[in-house]
Order: sequence, then structure tokens, then C-alpha cells
Amino acid sequence: MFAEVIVDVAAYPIDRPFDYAVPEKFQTIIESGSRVKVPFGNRQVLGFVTAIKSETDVPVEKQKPVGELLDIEPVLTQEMLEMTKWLRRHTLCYEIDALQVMLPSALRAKYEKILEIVDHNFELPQSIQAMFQQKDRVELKVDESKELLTTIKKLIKENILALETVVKQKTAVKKVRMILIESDVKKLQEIHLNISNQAKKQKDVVKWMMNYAGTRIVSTDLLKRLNTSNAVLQAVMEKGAATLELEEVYRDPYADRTINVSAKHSLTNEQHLALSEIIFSYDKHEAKTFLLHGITGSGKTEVYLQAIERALHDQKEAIVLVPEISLTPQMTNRFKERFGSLVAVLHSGLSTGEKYDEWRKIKRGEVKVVVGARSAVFAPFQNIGLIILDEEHEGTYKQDDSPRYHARDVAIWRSEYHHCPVILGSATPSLESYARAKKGNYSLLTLTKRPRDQALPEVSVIDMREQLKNGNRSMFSLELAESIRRRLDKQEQMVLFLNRRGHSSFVLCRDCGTVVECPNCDISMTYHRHQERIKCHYCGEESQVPNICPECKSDHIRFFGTGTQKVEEEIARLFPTARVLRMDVDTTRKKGSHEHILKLFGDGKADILLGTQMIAKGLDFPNITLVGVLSADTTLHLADFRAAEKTFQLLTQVSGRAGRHDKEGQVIVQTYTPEHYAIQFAKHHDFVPFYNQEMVNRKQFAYPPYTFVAFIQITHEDVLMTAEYAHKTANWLRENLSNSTEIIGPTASSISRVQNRYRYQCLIKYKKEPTLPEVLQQLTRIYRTDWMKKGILMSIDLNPSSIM
DNA sequence: CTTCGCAAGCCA
DNA sequence: GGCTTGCGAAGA
Repeated sequence: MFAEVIVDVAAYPIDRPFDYAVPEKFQTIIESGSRVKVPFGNRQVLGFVTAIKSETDVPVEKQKPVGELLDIEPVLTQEMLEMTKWLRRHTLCYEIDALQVMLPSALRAKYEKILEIVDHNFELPQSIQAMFQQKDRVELKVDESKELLTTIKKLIKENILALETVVKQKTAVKKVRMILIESDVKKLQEIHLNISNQAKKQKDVVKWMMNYAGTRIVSTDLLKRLNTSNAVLQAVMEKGAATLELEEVYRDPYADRTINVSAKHSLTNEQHLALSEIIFSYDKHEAKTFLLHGITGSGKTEVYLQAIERALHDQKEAIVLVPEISLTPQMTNRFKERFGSLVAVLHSGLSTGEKYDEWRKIKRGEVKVVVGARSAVFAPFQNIGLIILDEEHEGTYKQDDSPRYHARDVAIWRSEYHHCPVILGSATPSLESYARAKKGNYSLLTLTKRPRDQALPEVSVIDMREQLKNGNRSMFSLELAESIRRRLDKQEQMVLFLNRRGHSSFVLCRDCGTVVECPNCDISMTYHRHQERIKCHYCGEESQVPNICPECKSDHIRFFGTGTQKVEEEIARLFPTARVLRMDVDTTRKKGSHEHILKLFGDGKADILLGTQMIAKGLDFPNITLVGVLSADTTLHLADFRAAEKTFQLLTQVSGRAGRHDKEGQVIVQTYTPEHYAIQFAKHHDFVPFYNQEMVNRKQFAYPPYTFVAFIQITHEDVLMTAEYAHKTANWLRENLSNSTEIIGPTASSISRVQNRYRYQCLIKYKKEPTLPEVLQQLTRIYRTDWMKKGILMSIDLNPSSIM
């Protein structure tokens, strides 16, 4: 018996199954989908069994046995193994990457290097002895000094020390110590009698136990209750009054939260219609994709909830994907409220162990609904009735490193496997999805009204050029400043949005015009006033703020451009009474800080929530009556064909934060290009006309949805090398792809250097290219066998979410 | 002739 | 990807 194993080594020649002999003892339990430890080369690695077979072509002398079977129950289902193959072809990743992405990180291997003393007679050098500290085996850390490593190497050669790689699981199943009290009271009485009167505490414990004969109690609880020590308990147990048992438990991330159960809301006609279409297709076991296009606040969530209720009723499971779970606590809570303990929330704030526990609950079918970000699409359910992607247009559904999958594609693949519907929900669908819906590939459902018929907020677009002409050089237009003042007077809340963090976007010398740039990247450094430092937002480089110009030594250093920090200061100056909460990458670095800030704001502890795009999603507070967009232009002029689409989506989403409840909302958008169609259509909340206009542009320039796009980026430390291989790539593509396919480039990327690597890119635009995965696979092969050695890095992104 | 450093080759 | 091996260069 042999097992085909994909080993945990991401390298080109290893990206295929290796056959291992299955030892007798594992033959009845090993299955495809199990994890194994196998010898590979001269070390131990983790691997996944992908098939079991009785014969192999591998010559006997090369055959090696499976070292250890890590799972009695396979961790990967048959579905996941099939999905792996598809994922690999469509994202051009290593098979091992595709396998690992489906599992919680706790199930990935942790490799430890253990150094062992073999020859105890040898007098070890002082430095080595210090490392061992009387022990025989110690973990060898990677960051040991060079000299130490060379001595260790020598000693290994002389067989005095031995090095061994050990495969460990990252997180173990959490176990709790349970005390099993003896059930025979007579026996307890006997033990009680035999304890000497000196051991008073032991006597007390056993006396107490007589009242609880045969019961189980958590060890720590018992100790606390009897106010006694572990030593006493141990002594009592040795005398036979109780036994110890380890019980598996789940870490409960929501232990200290109370949840109020909510009833279902009644539906509007539109909601009802949408729901019944979904249910109709669900009943027929159709793998149909619905695009639920509903304006902000139109009650998409309620449709999801009731559709899920239906699936649960049939003992089926549901997956709900949200763009960024820590930003949508309100949405998550609604699921918790409706389905209680049947919901598992896969939260980025959970520890590895907590995530693993939630995963096991899903696998064992102890929960039926999963709410989570992108990776939750791989939830190990076996009987899925419904998959939902909320805010389907969001870029976070696309993973930006290998495997570069889009959660929407995985969701649709799984829906075909499980014969169940998928709902893509959004107020501002992506052009691709809307086009597919219009073509009939997806089925379009529309919600045009808010449940209690609240009006959409009034959006005013302020031309900042006019403000400048009239002598207002502030970042707040007169209208916005006036509106903020009014809200402060009325004690209503507002949200201010600016898509740039930090204080000033660049540091400029007024004498020679030098802009301080990052030494590693081709981008200007951003000034952060709180730490009085300048930072690169691409590589994280930080340094002191220069007092004099690095070029001309002038001291006329000035800060230009506006970031959230500067806005915060400006608010403090103009509205000294306003209480401001700032929410951006800098204030939310710690776990749980998103929730904390949102909670403070929800509790009315601040008047103004100021933030970057992370506040655009999901906020739903009744008291918000003003939304201000300080500069709508930042996303509009990006070198990306989706710039207009992203601007429109952002403005619409942000506007949707105002006036969701009884109070009327107002939105003020400041811009230097008020005439731009993305801004004009967003002003009128007009998705369809925007779509039509944008489609005209996409057609003219042959961009998606009219074509498909693949994006290839080449980087190297040397500009010439980068350019050379980018040209090689483009030429190779031109030779191997059909004439109707357009290859743009190579061109230098818009940020031409990041972390000291120059960047060039090629864009492939195609309508029909059935062999593209294979052609790109071949290109990857050339790259991995040849170019990689020269220090070239190439990445291929099929259907990229951004081309920058 | 030994030792060091690095590129090449292999892994069942 | 990580480990061994084999080769050439540097040093005694």
C-alpha cells in the first residue's frame, strides 16, 4: 500500500506527489486528506495524503515509509482535494499552498531544530555548554551568532552533537484537568478514616468529596471552592479518592459577551420577492448565483438571515463572507443574535488556538453558520445550503499573495459542488458582477427602497477650486465647516473621511524643491507628527524629520498634503469643543482596537469619527447625520482602470453611513474635479447610469468586463535586469498567445521601486484564450528553473483586483 | 594540502 | 525550501 503525498516544501521540482510506503499499522486508518510526517531528503516534513494506491513506479531502493500519521480523521475532505487542483490551475500556485490555505494555521507544521549531545565524554566548549545549560537536548534558534553556528557545525561533523528537525503542530487541542470523584461512598469513608489527623486539609477534602461521590469537577474550580492547594488534592488522589482525566475543551472567544436573541423582521415587498427567488432556486438544488443589488440600508442582511434560516431548517449549513470582519461588528452581532450558538465567527482577532477551535466546531458540524472574512470560504462544511458574499465588490475578497484566489470564484465553485445558491450582495456591485447579471449568468435581484422608506441622504458636492478662489485655503470648505458646527450644537454625530493617513503626505524643501523620498522605494515619505518621524507607507522605513534639506542644506523645510493626523489637529483648532476619534492603520494596530473605537463612538463618547477607508464599511449608528468626504480626488487619479469604479463605490458607501435611522442625513463631498461622472453619479446615488457610463469607457479601452486581464510583475534589485526580463516576458507572451490578445508593456510600475527592488509590469488583455493557464504555467516553469536563480521575482495575477 | 564559500543537484 | 555535495579559490 502506498500513499501519494504532497510535501510541505514550496519549490518548483517538488510540486508533485511523492509516493510513500504505508506501514502495516496505518493501513486500515490512513485516508486521502490526512496529514502525515514523512522523511524527505534527510529531514522530516509535514505532508498531505492526496491518494492511496496499491502500486508504485518508484524503485524499491527509493521507497520510504510514512513516518507518522497525524490525523485519525482526515483534515481535508474529498471536496477540498478536488478544489485544490482547480485552485492550483486557476491561480498558478504550488499545490502545497493551495492545500494549506484551506486549513487553519494551527494545522500547519512548525519545524523545530533540536540539537542533541551524542558524545557525553567530550568536553564541550564554554559557549556550547552555556547553550545547553545542563540539558541534553535544546532547540537551536536561527538567530544564533555566526561563530557559534560554525562550532556547532564542526561538532556535528565529529559526531559529538546531532541535529534533528522535529515537526510539531502549532497549537494543540486545549485540555482541561477534570477530577473524577470516586463513586463508592464507603470507599471514601474508609479513606477518610485512614488519613492521619495531622493531615487536616486532606481530611476536609475527602469529607467534602463524600457529598459529591461520582461527580466530575474541573480541577481549578475544586481548588478554588475548597480553598486548598494542588499538593493536598494530589495527596488525596494518590489515596484513591479521585482520579484525573483530561477533557478536550474549546477556547471560547465570546465567553464574556451577552447576546440578546432577536426575532426576524418583517420583509418589504422587494425583500420578500428577492428571498422567494433565492428559496425557489435553493429548493431545486440549483447552483445559481444571485446578485442582490440593494441600496445602502435597504435590508440586505435581513434577506440573508431569512435565507439562512431556511437552510438551517433543512439541516444544511451556510457560509457568510464579509469584507473585513473587525470592521463590521454590527453585522456579525446580528448573526449571533439570530442564530445564537449555531454561529461560528472567524475573526482576525482570534488567536491561532481559538481559530482552530472554531474550525473544529465547523468540521464536526457543531455549528451551522460561519461568518468570516475571505478565508472562511473554505469552511469545512459538508452539506452547504447557501453561500453569501456581502459587499461583493470589495477588494479584500482577493488574496494578494499566493494563492491569489478570489473568494467569489471559490464560493461559486463550491456552490456547484454542493448544488446550492450563492448570493452576492452589494449597494455598488463590481462592474464584472453587474455585467454578468445583465447577461444572465447571474440572476439579478434589486432592492430600491429602505424598509421604513427613509430618504437617501442629500449629497452636496463642493468645488474646492472655488473655495480657493474665494480665499479659503483651509481643508474645510465653508459649507462643511458650517455643517460640522451645526451638528456640534445639536449634539449629533458625524463621520469625516480622508483616504490618507499620517500628517502630511510629503516633506518639501522650499529652496530647491527636493521632496524627501524613501531610501528603499520610489515614493515620498509621509510625515507623522505624533512620533515626530517620517515614514514610508510601502516598506515601513522610518527616520527622523530632517531639520535641513538633505540636498541643499537649507532650513526651509515645509510639510505639504493632508493626512488624518493633520485633519485631527485642524479640527481641534477650529472646533475646540469637538471630541474626535481617529481610526486608521496607526490607531488600530492593536488587536481589538477597531471594536474599541467603534464602541466608544457608538456610546456617544465622541462627536466626530475621523478615518481612512476602513470606516466606509458597515457602520450603522443612528445618531450620524453628517458625512464629510474631505477629498474625493485621492482615489480618482490612480493609475488603475478601476479608479473611477472605486471612487464611486467609496463615495456611495460612505454616504450610506448617514441618516440610516430616523434623523435625516447630509453628505458633503469636497473635490477639485466636481464634474467627474463618478462623483456626479455618486451624488445622485445612481448606480445604473454610472454603470452604463463606465461600461462605455471600459469598452473603448478594452478593459474588464469586456476582456479578461492578467497582470505580471517582474522585480529585481537592478533596473537593467528588471527591464531585460520584463521584455523577455512580454516577447515570450506575444509568441505564445493568439493575435487577438493584447499584451501591454513592459512598463515601469507606477511606484517604480519598492524595498530596493525595481518593478516592471506587463498586462495581458484577452477575450478568449483557453490555453492561458497552460501558457502561463510554462512561463512559470521557465521562471522557476532559470530566472529565479538570477534574483528575478515574478508574480502572475489572473483577474487582479488592482494593476498597480 | 586543507579550509572556506558558494552554486548545483536532489528529495519517494 | 533545505540540505549535501562538489568544485574552485584562498591560505599555510
